Amino acid sequence: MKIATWNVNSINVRIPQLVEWLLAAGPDVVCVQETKTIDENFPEIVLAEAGYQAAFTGQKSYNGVAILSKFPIEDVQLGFPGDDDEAQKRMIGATVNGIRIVNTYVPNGSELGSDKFKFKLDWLHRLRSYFDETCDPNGDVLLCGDFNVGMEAEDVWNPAGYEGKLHFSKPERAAMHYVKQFGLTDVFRDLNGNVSEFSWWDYRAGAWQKNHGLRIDYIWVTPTLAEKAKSCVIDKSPRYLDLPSDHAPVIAEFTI
DNA sequence: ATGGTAGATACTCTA
Repeated sequence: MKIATWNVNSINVRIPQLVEWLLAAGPDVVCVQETKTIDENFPEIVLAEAGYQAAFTGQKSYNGVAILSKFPIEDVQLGFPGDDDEAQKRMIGATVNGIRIVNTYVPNGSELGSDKFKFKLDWLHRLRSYFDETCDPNGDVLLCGDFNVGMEAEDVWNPAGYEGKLHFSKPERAAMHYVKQFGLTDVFRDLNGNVSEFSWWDYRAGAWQKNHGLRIDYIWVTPTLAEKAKSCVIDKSPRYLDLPSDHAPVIAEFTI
């Protein structure tokens, strides 16, 4: 079973690339972030024609997450329990083939010390609470998405320059580590050692051409699922296309 | 060098 995560930066702009990638890569499940559309405009029919059913929760202009799957999508959770209609649409959970999947678009944080930065840290604590309240660390649980945090030096093209900066600051890494301490392990890092590969390159300043990237898109799993992990790769191929997303998909394969 | 580009919306905000 192949499970992928991809921040597409507008699903309606990216739908041709997304469908082409689904047919080429053949993932069983894809967790999508930054759909940037209301549910009425989600391209559900096009995806169904490509063989994927979808669960999604979006809003106008910003955020929005979805789970696409070849298999039935069960027990869907849209946002955190208790979220009202105004809450930012950044989390969707569902069960596929017995695996509990939580797909997140972690807040960017804007700049250290800002209200948005505090929102990011608070949001990550809510995410950990959600795991504590609803997930079993001894079961097959998968957390993935755009975490907007690089966890280790190898995840950042210029770790010295990023020290104390957004995406790599101590409070962000600590908050994300707290989520990980639920009992999750980074599939990419476990299987590939301390390589330095990235999943996101800023559109600006020629970051892609210079490989000035960050690995901020992750697939984290509980130990029972980690034992079944065969491979985890970052597929850079869509990043070479014209009008790409700024993120590349990450895909993990499990013997399940 | 505090820029650069992309997307959605409506002439700016977010990333």
